[in-house]
Amino acid sequence: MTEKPKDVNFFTKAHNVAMQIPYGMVTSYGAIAKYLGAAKSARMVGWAMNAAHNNAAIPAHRVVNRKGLLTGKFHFDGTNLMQQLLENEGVEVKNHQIVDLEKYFWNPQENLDL
DNA sequence: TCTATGACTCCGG
DNA sequence: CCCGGAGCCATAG
Repeated sequence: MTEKPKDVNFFTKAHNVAMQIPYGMVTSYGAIAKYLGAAKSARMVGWAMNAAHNNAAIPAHRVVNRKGLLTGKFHFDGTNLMQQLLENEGVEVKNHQIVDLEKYFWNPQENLDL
């Protein structure tokens, strides 16, 4: 139990948003962080995804940085696993980077009705 | 308690 | 878009 009984709010919300990412769509850490009200804490979203490793219900592979680059691929089991997962969902990925990011981008603030 | 680090983002050049 | 630098905040040691 590495988690503390206090302040799991940020992670919980981050997990909640990540879980709501629709199939074949992707979003950025900053978008999630902004939705959480902590646009400056985009890094924490990444941390939350790290914790999400323990939660298979959280598609962390659908979360990329603002450039559409699969920055988290390194933390996955394999090197290209993350890319394979996205391609499997119909997202065109090239060299660990999403081709038409805007096309697959999913904004939580517009879709989750803040 | 303090220091270092990081799945990021923004800003100026 | 690329490059370098700064800001941010939680976790680990």
